[in-house]
Amino acid sequence: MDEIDRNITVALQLDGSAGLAELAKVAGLSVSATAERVKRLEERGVIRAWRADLDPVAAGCPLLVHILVTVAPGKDEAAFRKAMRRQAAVLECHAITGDWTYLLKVRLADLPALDAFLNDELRAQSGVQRVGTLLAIATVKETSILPVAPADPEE
Amino acid sequence: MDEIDRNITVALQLDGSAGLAELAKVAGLSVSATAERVKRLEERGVIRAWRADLDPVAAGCPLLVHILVTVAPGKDEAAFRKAMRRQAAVLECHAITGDWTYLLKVRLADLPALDAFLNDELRAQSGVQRVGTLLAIATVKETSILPVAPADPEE
DNA sequence: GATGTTCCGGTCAATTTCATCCATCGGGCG
DNA sequence: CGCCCGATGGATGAAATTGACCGGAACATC
Repeated sequence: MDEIDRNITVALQLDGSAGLAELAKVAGLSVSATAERVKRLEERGVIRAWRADLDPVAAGCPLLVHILVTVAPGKDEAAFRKAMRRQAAVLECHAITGDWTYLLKVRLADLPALDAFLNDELRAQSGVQRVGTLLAIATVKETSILPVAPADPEE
Repeated sequence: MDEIDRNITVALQLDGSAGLAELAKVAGLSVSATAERVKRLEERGVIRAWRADLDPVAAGCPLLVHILVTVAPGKDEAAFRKAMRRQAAVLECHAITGDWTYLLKVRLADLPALDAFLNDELRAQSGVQRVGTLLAIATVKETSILPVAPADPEE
C-alpha cells in the first residue's frame, strides 16, 4: 500500500471505467504493471467490488433520513440488527457512543414511506425505546470516496 | 424506468464488473438491448459513475464518526459548507431538521486525527456554536445500494 | 568485502475476450 | 397500410489477459 497504490485507489473511486491505459498514466507505470496492482488490490480485499453509482433522486429515493434509536439492552438487540440488515431502505446502521444506541441512514421515496417505516419497521421492533428523526433538508456533500490514508510504512 | 431498468440498476450496484452477457440474463433481454438500456441510464443521469468500492479499514480509515453541528445563521454558513466540501474526510454533509443544523459523516485514520479534525477544521470555522460527536462502535450495515423505488409510471 | 543466486516487480509482445457499431427483422400504433 | 421503437445477429475495433524477458535488491556463499 504505497504511494502508487493510493493514487490508483483514489482514481478508481473517482472513475472505475477509465480503463487501464489512463490509469497507468496517473500511476506512472505500464499498463500490465498497473493491471497487476489493481488485481492485487482486489485480492487483498482493498477493492471490494465494482459498482454503478446511482443518482438517488433519479433512482426514486429523494428522501434522506438519519434516525437515532435507543434499544433496550438484551437479546432483542440481535433481532434488531438482523431486521436492519434485511431492510433495503436502511443503507447504514451503526452502534454509536452517547445517549443513543444506533444511528441509521435511510433512503425512502416520500414521507408516507417514512411514516410506514417508522411505525411498521422501527417502532414495531421489540426493545426500541426511543426514536429521533433527522430529516435531510439539503445535501451539501455526499460521496463514497474514501480519503485513503498515507498509511503506515509496513505491509 | 420500468421493471427491467430497476433490475438492471440493482444488479449494476451489486456488481458492475459482471459484463453485459450476465446482465442480459437477469434483465431477460439480449446483450445489445441490455447495452442500450445501460447507455440510456447513463445518459439520463441515473447512473452517475462507475466506481471501485473500497474496504474502509483496508484503505486506512477505520474510524467512523457522525458529527452534529449547530451553525449560527448568517453568511458564515456558505463558508462552512464550502469548507466541508473541501475536506476529503467529510464523506457527507447534510442540513437537517431539529435542534442541530448539520450532520456530517466523517472517516478518519485514528483518534488523534479526529481530535485534529474537531479542533482545526470544525471548531475553527466561524459560526460553529455546538458540536456533538457520535463515534461508531460497530457497523451493523453499510451499503451504497439504493433501494430503487417501484417508481411512478410516468417518465 | 566481493560475487553469485534467488526473488520480486516492471516492461514488452502476442493472444483472446469483450464491447461497440451497423444492418436487419418483428411488433405496436397511428 | 406505413411508420417508429425495440430486439437480434454479425463484423469491427479496442481493451484486458497471459506469457516470457529484463533489471534491481536481498541474502547467502566464497
